[in-house]
Amino acid sequence: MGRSLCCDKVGIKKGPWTPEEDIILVSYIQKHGPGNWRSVPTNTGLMRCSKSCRLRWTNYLRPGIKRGNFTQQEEGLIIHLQSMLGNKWAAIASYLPQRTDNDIKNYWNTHLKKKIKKCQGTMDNSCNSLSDPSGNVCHEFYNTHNKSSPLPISNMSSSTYASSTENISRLLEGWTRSSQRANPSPDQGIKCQAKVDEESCQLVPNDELIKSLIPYEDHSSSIIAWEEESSEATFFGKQQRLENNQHPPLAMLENWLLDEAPGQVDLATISTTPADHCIDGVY
DNA sequence: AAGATAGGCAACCGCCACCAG
DNA sequence: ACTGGTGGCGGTTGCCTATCT
Repeated sequence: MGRSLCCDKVGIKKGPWTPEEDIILVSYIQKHGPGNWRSVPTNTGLMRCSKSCRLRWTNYLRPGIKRGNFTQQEEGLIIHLQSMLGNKWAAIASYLPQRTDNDIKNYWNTHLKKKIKKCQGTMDNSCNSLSDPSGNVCHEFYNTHNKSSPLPISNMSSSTYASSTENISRLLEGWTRSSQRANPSPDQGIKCQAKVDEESCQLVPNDELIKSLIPYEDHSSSIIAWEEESSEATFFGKQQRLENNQHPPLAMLENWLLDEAPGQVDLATISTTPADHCIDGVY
């Protein structure tokens, strides 16, 4: 079977995106909503393949993306989720809606991996194996860093190009504000709702994991309520809600995970056996 | 000041799963 | 049941910037 070599076509541009290209892409998505990526290069005249357009949107241009330093909480969450899920960056990213899988993956590879390696040397006595055979981090490491020692977070300087995309972000902010006010035409609204939720934002966490993670008895009702609400939510309504941290499952998870409220189960007590976190056959 | 090196990150590649015909 | 198209995901690459010598 032939591979998808869309990016090898003659005339397809590669390399960094220019602000002009970003604006073209944003303008197009503003009009038509994300999705149907194949038609994007054709309709916009962008000399980029559909995959490249989709990646640019999901990893960089889509509203609500937080860039720059990862907080200690985010770091702890990533470490813990990685220990349970492995390198399932998309799954991990679903718990950090403001971060992209690419961002998390990069952060893991460039920062966290090193920290773990470093700590592995110093913690050998207390924690013989920081990583399991697949490279996942042991829970002792997570607990140590999440509870006590603040991991030094390096100052991640924004690149020059990032600064140019801040302009795009401002452009997008204006767009989202106006879009929230605007009453979209029926067909456009439906298209946007259906596409963005699944194809662009990756905002819906894996419920199975939430269920496995959250020891609340009533988590299912919360999730169901959230889903019911979500089914009616338009993209921008949902986006705004996310910007306001109104993401029930995530908020529940964060509250549980990061606040050490009495009566809540410590992460370390959650089973560390891979099978307990197996989701659809993957860990 | 200039070259060498290391680190960070955006973007690409290739594989896989899903779906419509 | 099979096939081709499409999108999603994880791994990797290569460019750019910062730091070092």
